[in-house]
Order: sequence, then C-alpha cells, then structure tokens
Amino acid sequence: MKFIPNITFLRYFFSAGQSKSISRASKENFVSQSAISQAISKLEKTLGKQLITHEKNRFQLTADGLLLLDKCKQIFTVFSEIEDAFNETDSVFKGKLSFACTHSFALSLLPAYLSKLSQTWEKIEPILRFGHTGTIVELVKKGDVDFGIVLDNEDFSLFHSREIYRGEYHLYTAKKFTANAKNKFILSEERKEVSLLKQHFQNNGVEIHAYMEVSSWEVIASLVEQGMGIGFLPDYIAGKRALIPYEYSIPKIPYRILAISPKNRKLSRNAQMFIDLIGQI
DNA sequence: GCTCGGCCATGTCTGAGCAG
DNA sequence: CTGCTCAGACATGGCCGAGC
Repeated sequence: MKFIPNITFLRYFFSAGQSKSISRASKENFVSQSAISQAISKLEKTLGKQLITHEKNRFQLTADGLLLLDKCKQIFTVFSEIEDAFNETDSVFKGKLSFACTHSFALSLLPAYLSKLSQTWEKIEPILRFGHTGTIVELVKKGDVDFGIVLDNEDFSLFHSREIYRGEYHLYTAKKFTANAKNKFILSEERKEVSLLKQHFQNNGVEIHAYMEVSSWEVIASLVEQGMGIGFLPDYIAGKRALIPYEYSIPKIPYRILAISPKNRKLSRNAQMFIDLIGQI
C-alpha cells in the first residue's frame, strides 16, 4: 500500500474537520493548536493533496478535505465498532455515547436518564447535541451523533425508530389561576396537535385563537406559571412545574418520543444500551 | 446616525527547540 | 526521527469613542 496514514494525524484532522476549528480540535485532543496544524500539514504532504485552504483566521476544508473527512468518519466508525466488540467480550460499557435531543427533553426527562446511566456505567462519556427536530434529523443523517431523540409529529419512516416514552398533550394553567389568564391560549406553532385542539373546540362551537404563539414548550410553561394564560403542552413538560390541568376537558391527544437512527447503520453498542436503559425507567 | 481608527481578543501559521 | 510545546507574527472581527 502506497499511502500509510498516521492514525493520530487522521484523528486530529477528523476532529478539526468536524468542529470546523483547529482551536476546538486542540482542546478536544488535549494538544496545542500547532500540533493540529502540523498534523494536517503532514497529512497533506503524505497525500499530496491540499486538505484545508490555509487562510488566516478561517478554517475551511477543500474538496479533497471534505472527501477525506467522509472517509475518516467511516474509519473511526469501524474503530468504535472494534472497541464495542472488545467491550462486549469484557461485559462492560465505556467510552463515548453521542446523541441529539431537544432542549425541552433535555430539561425535563433527560436528567433522570443520565443519572441512571452514570450510576450504572460510570465510564460512559455522553456527548450531547441540542436543537429543533430538523437539526436533530440532520445530525443523525450525517452520522455526527449515534441517535436522535424526537417527538413523533413528523414522518420518520426513513429511520429506524424505537419508542422510549409516551404521553398526552393537555391544557395547563398556573396553580393560582388568575382572571388575567382566562381565554388566553398560549400555543406552539401550527402543528398536528395544535390543529387537533382547535378542531375539537370548533366542533363544540368555540373558536379559539392563540393569544400568543411561542415556539418553545419550556417558554410556554414558564409563561403559564406566571399566570399569563392557558398553555397547551405535552405532559412531560408540565411534570415538575407549578401547573395544573385546565378544567376544560379535551379528547386524548397522545404523543410518542422516539429514538431514531439511520436504517443503513448499525446502532453502536453504547447507544443500544442507553436506549434499553431509558426503556426500563 | 454614520464612518473611521485604535484597541483588544481570538484564531492560525511558522520556526526553534526539546524529549523520548 | 518524530511529535510535541512555546513564542512570535499576522489576519480578522468586535467593541468603543471621536468626529462629522
């Protein structure tokens, strides 16, 4: 074989390419920026290809750099599979576990799951990414995370999915309901569950309008706690907050929280373990 | 309100030198 | 010899005050 790669250099390049910064790569790998820069230069020399544009104060991959980044992703996936295989024979779980979820999930349900994880397998190193559903889907597609945690309000048939939690949407008010909150509905953007709610009111001859449209359930819950209105939320958000169900009964509007991963990629052993663990709680 | 220039923080590259 | 740190140079962008 003509090209014998230095695996440390590839690791540095991969790290810089993923984080789009030599500085961040240096912090991730506990070496200086210079070491990362030199490693990339040596890779370029070995390959005879320019991998980054070498502009001052700007990290940018060339077409060859992007190609190598993709190949590195495959290489390091194989490495983690090898690590998985050895850990499996040792009957232990350790190393990285990366996943993406929404802020609302991270603030509501995730702490209990992570607590259980750290108690059970203390050598697991979770890497968390946050964002809206679209961001999570992109991270999962690109292989930047092992799996994503999403609400089932979109079509995820292109992914392998597993239900990890289920609940219902409800209307909530503050424990101390104020007259100020009456008929002031605080809703998220027009999605399936919001349409169903509006449809129900319409069927009963009541037309409701969002007093306020807020694209974050956490923010809706906080506003409702302040007595600013009636919020429509999944029950896991209301959980530990000073909220009570609104007196007006609505039909069941269920939801499911799913762990999604690409169909063409085997879920890492750590990810499989964590999803199983969530299912047990 | 807008522009300009100075200052500072941040990020990258290069070369010298050191340790294993 | 290889891979690292350190120091210095340089580019860029944000902030802020002065001047118009």
